[in-house]
Amino acid sequence: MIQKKELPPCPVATIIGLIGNKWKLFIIRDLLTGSKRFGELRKGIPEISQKVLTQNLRAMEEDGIITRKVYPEVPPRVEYELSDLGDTLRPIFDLMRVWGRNYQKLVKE
Amino acid sequence: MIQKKELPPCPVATIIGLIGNKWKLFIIRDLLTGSKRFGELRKGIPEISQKVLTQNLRAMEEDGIITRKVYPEVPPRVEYELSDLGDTLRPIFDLMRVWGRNYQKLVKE
DNA sequence: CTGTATCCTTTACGATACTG
DNA sequence: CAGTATCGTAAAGGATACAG
Repeated sequence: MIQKKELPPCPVATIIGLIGNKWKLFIIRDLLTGSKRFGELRKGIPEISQKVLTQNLRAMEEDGIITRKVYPEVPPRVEYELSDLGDTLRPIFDLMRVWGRNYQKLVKE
Repeated sequence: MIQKKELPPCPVATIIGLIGNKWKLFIIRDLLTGSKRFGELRKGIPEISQKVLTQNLRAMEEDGIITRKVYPEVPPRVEYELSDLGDTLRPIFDLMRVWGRNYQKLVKE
């Protein structure tokens, strides 16, 4: 029992455990267009608080979905970016985007 | 202002609003293999309580993702099923399943 | 069996103050 | 700027009892 985490046997449960909450989904959405600073992420997800954004970024870093790069400047700059692994989520989000557009058309009718 | 719902302009935000929580994702996962009774869904998602399962099923029915069919028998039987719209989520879950399997392989190494 | 209603607990979240 | 720490609130969720 020296595993990093208890992994559910079901692959869908696995991905839900990693990105199955709306904040992480929003964060990934925004990072798919390139690396972002902390403040940029806040702007892109206005409803999220600083604390919750930090929490989710830390968890995603821990899980290997994103990387965090600190530039030792004054004032400090921190860039968040999808890891190679995180970037493999792109096709899923492409499908979600298409689906979302379709749904929007449906309800507008 | 006679819309069914306020729709976020971003398609990804739209789909997150509809299925962006783990319970709904689990429910869809289970319904992708065919219609299920209430009790079957509970068995498939052991961590969910009756109350929360009901809440999410009602919301998903409202959003047109699933259908609910009551058979007037004794004891009563209720079948939940993906709607045509809900079934169009299938490709997304196919990708998620593949991704989850890959992640499982990664962390086992 | 498939719920609803109620109460209670736990968790998520927000607001504020403060720091390197 | 990008956090951390603390505290208070709101929302989510669980347990139980009960009904059609």
